[in-house]
Amino acid sequence: MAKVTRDAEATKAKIIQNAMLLFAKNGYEATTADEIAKACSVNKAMIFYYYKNKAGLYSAVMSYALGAIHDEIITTDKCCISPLADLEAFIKTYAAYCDKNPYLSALILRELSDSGAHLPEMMFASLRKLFALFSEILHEGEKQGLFHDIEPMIIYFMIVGTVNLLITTKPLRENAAKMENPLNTCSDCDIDEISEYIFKKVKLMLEVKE
Amino acid sequence: MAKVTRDAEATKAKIIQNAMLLFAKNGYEATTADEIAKACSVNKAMIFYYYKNKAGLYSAVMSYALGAIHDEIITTDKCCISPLADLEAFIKTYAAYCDKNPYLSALILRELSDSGAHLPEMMFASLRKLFALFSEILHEGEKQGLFHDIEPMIIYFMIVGTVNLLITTKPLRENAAKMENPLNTCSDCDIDEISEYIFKKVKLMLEVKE
Amino acid sequence: MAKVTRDAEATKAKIIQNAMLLFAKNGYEATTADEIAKACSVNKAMIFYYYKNKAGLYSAVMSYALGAIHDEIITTDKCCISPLADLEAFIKTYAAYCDKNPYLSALILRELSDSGAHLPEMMFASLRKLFALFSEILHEGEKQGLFHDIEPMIIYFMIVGTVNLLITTKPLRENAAKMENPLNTCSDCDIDEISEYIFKKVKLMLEVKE
Amino acid sequence: MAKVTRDAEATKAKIIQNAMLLFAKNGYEATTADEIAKACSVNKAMIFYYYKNKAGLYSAVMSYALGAIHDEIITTDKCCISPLADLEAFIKTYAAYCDKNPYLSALILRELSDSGAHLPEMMFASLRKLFALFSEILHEGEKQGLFHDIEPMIIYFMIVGTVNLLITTKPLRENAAKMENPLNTCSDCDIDEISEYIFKKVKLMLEVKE
DNA sequence: CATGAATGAGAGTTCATTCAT
DNA sequence: AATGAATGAACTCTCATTCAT
Repeated sequence: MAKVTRDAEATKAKIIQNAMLLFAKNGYEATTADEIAKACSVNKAMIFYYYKNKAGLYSAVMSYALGAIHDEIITTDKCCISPLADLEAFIKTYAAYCDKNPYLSALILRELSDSGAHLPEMMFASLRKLFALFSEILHEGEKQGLFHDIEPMIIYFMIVGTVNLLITTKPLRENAAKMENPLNTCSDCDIDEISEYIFKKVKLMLEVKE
Repeated sequence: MAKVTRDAEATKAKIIQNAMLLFAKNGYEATTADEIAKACSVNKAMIFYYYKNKAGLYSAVMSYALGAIHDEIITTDKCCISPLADLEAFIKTYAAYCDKNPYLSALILRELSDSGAHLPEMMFASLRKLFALFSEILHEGEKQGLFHDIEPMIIYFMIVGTVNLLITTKPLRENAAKMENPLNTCSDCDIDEISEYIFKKVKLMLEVKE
Repeated sequence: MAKVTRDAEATKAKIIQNAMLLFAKNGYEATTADEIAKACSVNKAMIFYYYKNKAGLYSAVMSYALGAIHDEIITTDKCCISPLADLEAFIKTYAAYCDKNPYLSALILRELSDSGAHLPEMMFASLRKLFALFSEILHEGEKQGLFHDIEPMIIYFMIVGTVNLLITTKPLRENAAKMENPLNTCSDCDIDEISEYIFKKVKLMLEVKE
Repeated sequence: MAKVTRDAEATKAKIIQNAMLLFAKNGYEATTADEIAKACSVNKAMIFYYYKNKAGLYSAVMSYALGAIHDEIITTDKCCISPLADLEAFIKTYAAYCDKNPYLSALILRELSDSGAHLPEMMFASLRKLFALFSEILHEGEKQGLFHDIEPMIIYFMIVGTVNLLITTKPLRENAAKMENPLNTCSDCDIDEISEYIFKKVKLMLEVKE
């Protein structure tokens, strides 16, 4: 069984990583195979060798990225302590993860504003599982009489949409802060403040007041 | 074939309209000049005749679209009745306008997830003016002791981000509803329900409870 | 007969002048109708109205330019005084004229290096008449026993080719003079020195030494 | 169709050769990438693959062509025998080389009538080296008291300009010979006669008569 | 006579993808 | 597994030319 050459795996991983970065930065169409190949010092043909075509690579990138976030949330969530604690964990884990992987937010937003033109089943399923998890938390809260008047899809977007937008617009907001007559664009809010703030507000929205 | 109009304004308008639609549907890079030209039965060269290049056209489209929404909100807002009424008007006008012009949400989201890579001062200024208006409403409410703990940028995204996402993901959510084990994706919520719901929730987030 | 509007003539003349300049500077292909129109503040369609097409304009430009030089030489030449005086007059008039109309040299050289791809009969005839005149001078000198061993075509190019090249390369030679280790490129020779020098040398080439 | 070679050097060479020919025949602007590609049975994209863009190809063509002539003259010149012999060698080698490579004269003339608008240091340097060589011969002749009243730039153009013009106008002169009332345009002078004649005349121009 | 709108045919360039080695 | 050469189908943009007014 001798020396296993894991070059193949290494190459595939390099491609995924660099492609993810570039897709996030420039979008699907504006990212070229040449560019990706150069970024990872890999021959362009390898991209097609491993991922068949550009769409295949994109799909691999997305399912990698989304798979990761789903796992992170599942494992981090101290599931089932209480709906409120679960909610808090969801928000904070999601925010922290996106903040650490800043390409992710751009990828997700872009995909959603495309109505998933590029995205294949698998990735759609990932997005769906995440929402299912969230939905479950809200329904459990409602069942326990803690939350009321929930509309999971809307609440979900109020959370993840906002987090994603705050992350992708960070440079934009920082520039805006440097202009004259600056508005307060929360340009130096850090991610913990943001997720804390969002959690607090969502709690107000949902909790039954006695 | 393709009757010749020889009316500059009409031609320019046709180009803008069709380009807007296509840019919204497919994004900047994936939209081709040929496609736009065919969509408006105009010679491709006219695009360059009037807008110099693709970026120029995009820029014209964006400033048209954003200019329109800003005007709509300014004129519709029954400004200054009360912060709460203003807030309600803002949310509902914004949502209704985006719903009637469905390309708009996609354009805005895409631009935001790009950090405005594609474009220019004018359009940035438009986005900014809209936020400034919103920000002013919240501050006024705070001054009057009605609202508390406001972070305008975050609240703003919770509203417009959510509206935009719900609009762009409508087809996606409808498809999801047809699957087995469907989740409730609010797939047949209409825009008035949505904006009413958002308003109600935002009110809960902001209002000082006595 | 009232006020005669000579606008037509004025417009045509403006077009010729500006076209000549641009053709000389950039060559036939690299000069566009738009450019010419803008340069003379005339509507682009007028170019085609008056000259039918680009080739027609070029042809008009060339026959204007070459017609002028031919006339200039004919009328200036104190014809038939003596072959040597005629030769001197030819060289100096040609050089002075090209120097005053700097576009001309470029036009001629370009046309010659194209083997007259663009040039129509008329202009070919003009070039030919000029050469015929020159040829006649040499033959007359030979008949009178003043010149020997003449090969008119070669001598002709030694004169007009050299003058034209010195004129068109002036900027090039001036730049070369500013480099380190400059060569003497005759970069500040004026046209009178040049034509005097050429005449002197041609005389040495042709005159029968007693 | 068009057998695939997959030999980079061969492909690059084919492109250069055919491009040289076409640039010489039609000029820079009038030569299209399609035309070049077809001429060498190579995919059009290869031009850009190897030479980045049209200007890059042109530049490569010129430096190839000029490099070659310079080398030819350097190696052929039985340098330093005597200024007169060197001069003769220069003229004859130059003429013979241009005659064998007929595209070269057109390229050079065109470039000179453009004042080198199209191109770059490297090629400019090549032209310059050739002139430097020539200049050196004349100065050496002057130092040895053999030549007098030299103006190298002018003499240089009298030689190379004339040779180039005679070569490029060959078809033109042949046509002229077929007309009625033909002039003697040296239309069947061969290159050896021409260079011999030029050498003889230049000698008369330069030599100190005892 | 003059204008600006409109057109169609390309030109240069890019890019995903495949092939031969 | 990996490379660099090769391809073909676009794509953006330009330009001579014509048409309607």
